[in-house]
Amino acid sequence: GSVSDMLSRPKPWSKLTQKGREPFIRMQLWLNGELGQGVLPVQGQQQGPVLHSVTSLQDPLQQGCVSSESTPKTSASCSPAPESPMSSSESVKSLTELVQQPCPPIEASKDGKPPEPSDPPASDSQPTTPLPLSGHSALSIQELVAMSPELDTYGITKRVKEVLTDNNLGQRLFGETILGLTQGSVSDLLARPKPWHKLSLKGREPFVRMQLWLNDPNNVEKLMDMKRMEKKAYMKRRHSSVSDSQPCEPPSVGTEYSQGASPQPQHQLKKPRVVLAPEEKEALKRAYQQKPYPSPKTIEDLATQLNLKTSTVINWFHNYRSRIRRELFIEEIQAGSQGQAGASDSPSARSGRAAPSSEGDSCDGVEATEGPGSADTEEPKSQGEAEREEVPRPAEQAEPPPSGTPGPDDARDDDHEGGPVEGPGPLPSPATATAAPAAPEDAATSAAAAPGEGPAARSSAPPPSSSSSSSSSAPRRPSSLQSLFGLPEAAGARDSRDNPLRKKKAANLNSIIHRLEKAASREEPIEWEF
DNA sequence: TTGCAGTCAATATC
DNA sequence: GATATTGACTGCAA
Repeated sequence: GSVSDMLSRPKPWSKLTQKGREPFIRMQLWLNGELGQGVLPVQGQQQGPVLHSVTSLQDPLQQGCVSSESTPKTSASCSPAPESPMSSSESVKSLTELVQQPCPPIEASKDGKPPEPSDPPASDSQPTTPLPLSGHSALSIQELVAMSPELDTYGITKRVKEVLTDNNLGQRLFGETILGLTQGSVSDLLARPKPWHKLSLKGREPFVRMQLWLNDPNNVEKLMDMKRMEKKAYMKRRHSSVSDSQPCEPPSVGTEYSQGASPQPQHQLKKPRVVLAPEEKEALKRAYQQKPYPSPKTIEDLATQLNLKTSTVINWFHNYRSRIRRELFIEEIQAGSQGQAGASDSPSARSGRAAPSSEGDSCDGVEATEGPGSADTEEPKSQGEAEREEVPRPAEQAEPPPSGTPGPDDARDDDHEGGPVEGPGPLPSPATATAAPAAPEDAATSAAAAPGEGPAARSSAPPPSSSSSSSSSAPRRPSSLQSLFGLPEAAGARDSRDNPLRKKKAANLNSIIHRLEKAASREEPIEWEF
């Protein structure tokens, strides 16, 4: 049905979301590959926004060795990775060829005069244009991601941040150009990278891109060029718009699109962003502390009490849980290796999951709710942590396939008597459980391993994804890939799990797990003390 | 249905 | 102006 719809009523490129473009890119690839028609017909593939991401890919891709994509072609120069899987190589090849074109003028699009929507027919497009790079890369990148050995997400982001700041390059530019993500996402990603093993394939993509970019010797220059070009385009636009007397409208997008639906009215359709008041957040946090997984009824109650939409409350809980979880990851990383960046990700690293602290706040911020925090924080930031620690994180336990309906449910609010909000006033922080381990296994592992620390201990943990203890047993010819990704660092620095703090946290974690388990079996008042 | 991962994009903050 | 935060959305899996 989708296909039919797509074939009969294709939307113009510019109207498609990244995801929506994928099918077209695939079709194009299919056409190119199988039929050998290299027409780029996909409706104006180079529409405005896209370009960004598009280009982005290009860069890295074009690099000879940097990306696997190039591998097939440039094998000579780079590490043609013996691995280059044939399969992909083919498509990749065509992709690269397409991509290879001289850097497409992103600016063009940016200039505001985006190539017309669906049009620039193939002819011209052929070579000149930026193909669905985004898609392209997306495809090949996916292959890369799939084959990629474990990467040190923390280390990568750290380096990226360094490079960006050192060269005065912005997140927006980097994100749009290299990662195909928006500024906010980039910021989030750089600030709170999740460990590799916790990422889905999709989630790993940005890290692979970053790694490729880091490996690209010309990465900075390219970005700088982009920056310059953007500036130029901006100035141009500015001038023209000024002269046109056109009150500047959102530059590119939308304009020529009138064809489709309503061009402007959209603004009005936008619904205002909901901004929760501090008190509301507090109330929600309190409710969360009591029941991280509130029942629908509780949610309703909360919504009415706070005068919010239930969907808002639901979203808040989702976001909060997920953000807290993420906080945990970084905490773990940082705590575990204060300087030894990188340690984190490796599966082994996760053992570190010991840091039950965290959270809380990142999510909503720093506002420290009271928070007698936990005692275990010895770190300076403890203050913040303290607060975080109070956040119960049953979620974690449930995290992975919470076997059954695990964790959450236990914590779940079945009965939720006494509305959430009214809960224990400013919840003196039940000191609740802090962040529990992300995954049972993790927990277990970490619990077990962390204390022990030694590699041995780590190995014992049969982490799901641990598949590759990075270096050594990377499943798929890591060797070449390693060179491809510059793996050294990737796997690099980890170690030091013998950090006293870590131990402490690990112990703490054990205790938490134990209590949670207990609580799960029998209704136990939520009164934690860690 | 529910929870989550990954993102976007509007705001806030720096 | 750049970066950080965060409510909402999409897609997927169980």
